[in-house]
Amino acid sequence: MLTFHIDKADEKCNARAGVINTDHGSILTPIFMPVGTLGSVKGVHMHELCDDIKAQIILGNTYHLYLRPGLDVIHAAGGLHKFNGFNRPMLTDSGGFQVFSLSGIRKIKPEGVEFRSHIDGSRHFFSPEGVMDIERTIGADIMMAFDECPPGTSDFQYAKKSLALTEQWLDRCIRRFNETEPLYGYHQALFPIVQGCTFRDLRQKAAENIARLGAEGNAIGGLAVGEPTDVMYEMIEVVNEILPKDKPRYLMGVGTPQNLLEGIERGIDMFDCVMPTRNGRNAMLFTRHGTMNMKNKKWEMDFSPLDEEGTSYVDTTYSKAYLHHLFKAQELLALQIASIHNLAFYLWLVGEARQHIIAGDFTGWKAKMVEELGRRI
RNA sequence: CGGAGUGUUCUCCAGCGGCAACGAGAGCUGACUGUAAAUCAGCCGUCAUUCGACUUCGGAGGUUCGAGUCCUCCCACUCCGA
Repeated sequence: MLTFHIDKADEKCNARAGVINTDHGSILTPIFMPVGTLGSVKGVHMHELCDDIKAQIILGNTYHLYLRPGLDVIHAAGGLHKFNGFNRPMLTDSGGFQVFSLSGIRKIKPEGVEFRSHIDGSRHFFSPEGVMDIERTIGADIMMAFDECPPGTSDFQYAKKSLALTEQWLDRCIRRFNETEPLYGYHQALFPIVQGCTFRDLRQKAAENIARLGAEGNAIGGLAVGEPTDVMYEMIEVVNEILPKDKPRYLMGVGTPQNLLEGIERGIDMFDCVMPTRNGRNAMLFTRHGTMNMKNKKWEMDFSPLDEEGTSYVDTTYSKAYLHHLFKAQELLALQIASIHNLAFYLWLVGEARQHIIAGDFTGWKAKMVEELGRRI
């Protein structure tokens, strides 16, 4: 069983501090989940991920792992935990986001989605049933339903049609999920995903349908995909009004540090995003006082620590000038340092949020933080 | 001393009568939200927000409506031969 316990609910807003229990251990919420698409958080060793960054749960991706290394390898390894050596909880995305991000090389049909592999162009068909089977084989503690993630700019007509499809697929996911057993002896949960683009009534209807299912956790998808940020916040509010309060809520693919705090305030418990790792590899560092572009010339002679207040060993071991140099010289270490710093920062941020919820002063702290976080250093 | 060749905007390199001058690199800046991303985009002689104006291709002359491109001389470097 996956269980969720709320330690403390904020009195002024919908934020809550809780614990998710899985067979691979507990997760303190609110939590940020580093993305490890191919079973690896890019550029980060497991000991850094666990001991320094203190990641409590990471993601893998169904579509990518299915293409490479392939299910036979993962099955032979005994599941993804055994394969990559991460002994804590994991979550797999279903490939629903690839329906969005690979829009040029896929075709959506009622039965499922036909993908052209981005690696070799070969054809692959993803059905809700097939995705459940793949996620069973990968063996993550939390499996995501297969959905369509439409662009944030979709019109009502398309959004409605897309939602109907996602809901049909959800029924099929649940059926298959219930017909199958975990392959490796520990429990797997299935999280359904609320879609509905930027339309309140669609989101409401979707959330109501999902609330009735009594899933072990629920997700909100289809946000931060091109719609304005305030619309995203509005949709989170609409949906969280309806989703069960006693189950974890996962906002998929979001986001910036400010997004996390705004989401937490609105009752989100789980986040994932490629931003800390991808932007880190592109030389962007997140700090509690704003973002820095480490490729900028202004760091050339700045020998102060990367982040005086950072929690990672990289923050005090390396200087800004040194990281700037590593980026300019295209040293691999630059990508690693930036990824570690950013992930440690994200985990620190949600940890702080949790502490402030428990202390009862979340809203004031959050307002100050959001202002600081938006700066550019 | 004789012969052959080369000198282009930070670097390398293209250019063979219409050129502010191809391409690459470097440099500067920006973007990135369930990872087709160690990626992508813009700028990169000076001035102007735009039209555009101005100054450039080792140096000095010349031919031409027009010269980085053709001619003459000079300078520098490279290679070959004594």
